[in-house]
Amino acid sequence: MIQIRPSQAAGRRPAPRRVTLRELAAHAGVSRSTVSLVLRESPLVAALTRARVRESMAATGYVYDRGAARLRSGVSQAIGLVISEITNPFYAELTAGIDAVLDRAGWVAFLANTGDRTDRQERFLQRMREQKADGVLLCPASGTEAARLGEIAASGLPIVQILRRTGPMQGDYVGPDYRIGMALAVEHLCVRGHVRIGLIASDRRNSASRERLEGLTESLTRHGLTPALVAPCESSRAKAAALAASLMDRTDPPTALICHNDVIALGMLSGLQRLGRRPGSDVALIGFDNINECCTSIPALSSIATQPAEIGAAAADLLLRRIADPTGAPEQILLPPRLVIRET
Amino acid sequence: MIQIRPSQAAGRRPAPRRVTLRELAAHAGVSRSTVSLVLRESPLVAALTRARVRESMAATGYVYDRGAARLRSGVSQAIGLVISEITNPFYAELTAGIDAVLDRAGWVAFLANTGDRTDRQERFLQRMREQKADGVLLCPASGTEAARLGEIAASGLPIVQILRRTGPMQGDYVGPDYRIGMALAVEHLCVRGHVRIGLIASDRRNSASRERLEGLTESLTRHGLTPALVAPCESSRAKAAALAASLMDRTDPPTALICHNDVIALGMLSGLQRLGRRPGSDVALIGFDNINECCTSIPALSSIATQPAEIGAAAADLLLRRIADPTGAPEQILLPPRLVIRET
DNA sequence: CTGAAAGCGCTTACAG
DNA sequence: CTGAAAGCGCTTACAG
Repeated sequence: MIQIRPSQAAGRRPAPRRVTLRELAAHAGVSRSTVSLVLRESPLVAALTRARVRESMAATGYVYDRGAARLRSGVSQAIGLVISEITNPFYAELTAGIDAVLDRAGWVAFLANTGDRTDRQERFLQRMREQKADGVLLCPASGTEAARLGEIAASGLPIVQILRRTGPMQGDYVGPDYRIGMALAVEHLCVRGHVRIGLIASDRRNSASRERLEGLTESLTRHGLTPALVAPCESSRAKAAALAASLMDRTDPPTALICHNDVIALGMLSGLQRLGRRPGSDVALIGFDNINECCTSIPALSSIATQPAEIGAAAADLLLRRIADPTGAPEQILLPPRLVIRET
Repeated sequence: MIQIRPSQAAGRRPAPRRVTLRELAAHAGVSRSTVSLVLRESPLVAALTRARVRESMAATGYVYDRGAARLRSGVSQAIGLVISEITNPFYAELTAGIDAVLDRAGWVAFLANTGDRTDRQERFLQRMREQKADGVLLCPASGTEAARLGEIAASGLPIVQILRRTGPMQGDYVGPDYRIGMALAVEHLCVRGHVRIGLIASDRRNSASRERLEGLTESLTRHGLTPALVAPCESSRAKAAALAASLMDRTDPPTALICHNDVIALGMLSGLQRLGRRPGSDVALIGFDNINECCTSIPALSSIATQPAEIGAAAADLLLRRIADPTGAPEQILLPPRLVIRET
């Protein structure tokens, strides 16, 4: 008796019944085990047999069911990717870098855009466990508890943190070396004689914000300076532009501004110009990330390049290695940024 | 005898053995069927029984295996999302809109960034069939053959096309009404007396490019005009900026430019300024998409707003409806753009 | 190299 | 409402 599936019962043009491994084996005149070995590219199968099976696959239009395979073998060939704000071009570049590596390796990623909210992150991680992802690339939302990530990892879902890291920082992690980035910017500004250097910081509490501030402070200390100001700002062009006035109205305004990221820096660039200030001559301005737009803004924005695509690629590589060898020693990979001086 | 799984054999800290539905049933003192009904929120189960099962779920740390459920029920609660270029802020906004709807509905999406290449698209679609996604949101790469998409849909993978559509255009589709967008821009320019109106077009052949050009031509025709020029350009700020010179060097340069998208328009804005032209007074400039950056560029870029987040949300809604009812009549949803006049 | 059997963790009829 | 049995499409030992 033929099972009537829901899609067949309901469909106007019923989807053709799927060819299974059993039917494929019958078509090729071999056993299911043999077909399974061919599918997994085992060298145990005779070349002639392999060829015959491959012909049958093409002839019957067979499609491998990776979910069924996962149920038995435990490997889904899928991972989760959790990022905080995909509309920031930096994250988009990062995602493209990850996607390229996974595509080459034959893997596939579930995407979650958390908007930096822990509740969405938690829901998504739960779904990754239900879908049996083999691992997760996670940019932890601000406020994520290290203990919670520990629980999840202990339950058998490997996590590689990207860009941000929570807790004692001994797990797998890939990100830019924010401290070096800040040191490069401070060095550049100090050489040019700036002593009143301010930071337009993030308004979120996470390691990426913290490490930037610490890096800035340490570098300034080496030059006998302290930050002229630290102003938190939402990561939005409009908010940053609006912030410009209040900064420049001070009695003793900074002569140089380093911004948490380029989105903020570009907003600030625009805001300063609307006030009649010329970034690059009246006030030095340095962004963070070096997104594409830095090249074409007017004036062109100087920025600390963090190479998001490379970070994404390195993180994806690390996660695949970790899945293959869960016992390997955790790695913290910090990619060195470089300073790209343009007109500001 | 206890099965040793690979991860246990290999792991230093072995992942705790997963609680299965059978064990959960034993813990709660009911049958597996009953637990299954509770998991699927069936009303058939007595409230008291349901409560007991839920307590056991919490107590044992049970995690539902959606893949195993899919094998029997056919529903994976996962879809594929194929876009051409995630680093374009427009696609990022679109993705955020899709993600929000899926999150609310309890679904999850596999992401593919094709870079507008059909080979990557094909590989990804094949993986979606292997992973048994319930459907796909697809922005077809330039050059995608309608027949191929037809085959895939016929094999039982519902496809909702977004932003672009191939072939006879009778399948499910959600996108902006490019023609209306162009009409709004042309109307605006003609009222202001422009007669030499040019298009900086995409360099890719797809319906989104074609519909823009057709819309422009039709609108100009209604005003007794023809396009002053149609210049193809790669979707990159730098390429667009570089193109500016050759356009303005003409003997009879256009007085107004409409650009395929904002990335190109912003590059053009920059390129024109570097040449000493003032966008907005020397030459009118209108972008397409209305990405965030339009508000903060100097001068602020006028643009045709296509509301990517809303398109994404509508497309995700449509796909979920199509999965629930594969026999429903196909829908083509065109969202009306509006023109946002700023300084250019 | 190949084949028969068991099992991965669920859902689905079906009988009670 | 509940329980026993079969089955979704694979992989895994194991015997040959």
